[in-house]
Amino acid sequence: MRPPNPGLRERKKARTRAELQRHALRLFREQGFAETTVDEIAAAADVSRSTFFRYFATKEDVVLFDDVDPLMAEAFAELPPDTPLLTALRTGVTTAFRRLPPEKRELEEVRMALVRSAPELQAAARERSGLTVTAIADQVADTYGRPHDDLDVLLFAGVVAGARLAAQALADRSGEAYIDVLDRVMMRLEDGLPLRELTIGEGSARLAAGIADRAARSDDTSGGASGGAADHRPDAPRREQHRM
Amino acid sequence: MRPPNPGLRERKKARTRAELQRHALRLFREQGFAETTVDEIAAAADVSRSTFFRYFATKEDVVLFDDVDPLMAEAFAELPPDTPLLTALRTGVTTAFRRLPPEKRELEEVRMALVRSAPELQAAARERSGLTVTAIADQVADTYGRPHDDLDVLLFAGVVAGARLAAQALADRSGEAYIDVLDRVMMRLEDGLPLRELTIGEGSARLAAGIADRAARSDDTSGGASGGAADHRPDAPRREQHRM
DNA sequence: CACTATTATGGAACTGAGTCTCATAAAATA
DNA sequence: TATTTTATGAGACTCAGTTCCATAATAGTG
Repeated sequence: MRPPNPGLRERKKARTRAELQRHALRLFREQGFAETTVDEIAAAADVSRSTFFRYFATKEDVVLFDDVDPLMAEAFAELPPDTPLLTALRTGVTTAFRRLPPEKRELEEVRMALVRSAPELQAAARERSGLTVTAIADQVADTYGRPHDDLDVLLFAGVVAGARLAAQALADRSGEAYIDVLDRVMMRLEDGLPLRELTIGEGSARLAAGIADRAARSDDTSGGASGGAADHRPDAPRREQHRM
Repeated sequence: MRPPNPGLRERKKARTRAELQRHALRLFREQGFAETTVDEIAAAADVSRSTFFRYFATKEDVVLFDDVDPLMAEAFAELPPDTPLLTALRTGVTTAFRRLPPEKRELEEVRMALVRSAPELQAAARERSGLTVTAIADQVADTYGRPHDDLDVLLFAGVVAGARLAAQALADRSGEAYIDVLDRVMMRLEDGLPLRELTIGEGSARLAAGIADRAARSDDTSGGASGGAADHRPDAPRREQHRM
């Protein structure tokens, strides 16, 4: 970007930032994300709390950075023009990832494991992922001259985002590296939608029951406003424990 | 559920809960979610702060309840056994929604508009939605006797979740009711993946540039702790303003 | 080198969400 | 009416995040 003139000041800042990140990552892994306070991180890096927040807007931000996307643009530009969009998105990501220098790649794995371990991080990651539905959709729409509220474009973007979510979940469950899983998932997607042949069939009752079940567990169900009767249980609420 | 014995105590609790919800929703709409404090809500409902947190674990929880899912299970069970899964999921939701009593339906619209307006709420809603990727996947896997880490199952779930995200984004942009948009989006999905014919073609350069651009602005996954040079800008950070 | 303008830093005070504990008041039960 | 159960209010506490200000370090200039 602007490599000339590192300058003492700049070097110092880079060092401070790196130190903060290093200690934060270490502490998070040692004690967990929620269990580590910003003060601890600042103390470990030997700066003040204020300084921490000057470098990172939130505690989550220390973990959320991205070395992959810039490389992706590059990988993208190298593909032949007749590459289908879906294929391009797949190879773009994986190629970019494979081109990461080994240390960064390793760090990336650590980072992703950490994100998976803390729900606050997962949420934050989703939220600021540059490749959420609207971001993908806007890019595609702009590129192909379609309106920003084009159903196909939005759905395409949604499906891609969904595939990423699926890959994350699968990586989590199978223990494989995310990047490999993502590759497989996207390849599968290029073949078309999975499970199209399934009908509710026998499963109907079980599915219905299962859904009702999970629905009951997940939220409240009150009617809320006016006179609604509801289920109340003062003293029950207390936020569900976050699994580590 | 357990309708017998409303009892004075129970009635009081239901009333308190409803009052809290009513005032919270009102205040959120009047001044915005972030701009309303829990103290204000408690004061408006004429209870203590402590009491608020006895009824709702978080500020978000006041808004996040769901009247639709229970009805969905019902709608589901009525479908013929040869209904494709995707179709079932679509009609299940829309039928359930249409069966809501009018006041609840209206409330549901208000609620959804509110959720769309505050990113904290969006995040919380996604997080506790009983129908996230893993929830859908588990249900499908259990029903059809597939392993919980089956790629097709996870991808299917991801695509469904993605379609919902797309519907939300589209509803947001077009101003239409979410439920109608969702119906259209799911129908489109039943026809197969959209935009499969698109290739990067001419767009290659523009797409690549656009991605690099957006990547620079946001991020997701990545590495860069140790020695990584990064961009530093003490005094720049300050959390990005939440658009209302 | 000295002087001045920038800019990073630390400190302190503040807000707001969420937790915890304890004493009290109100409803249920007998 | 007496006793037990349970909802409530009050206060103190933790932690993230913000704002302001005084100070120290660096950059730039004559």
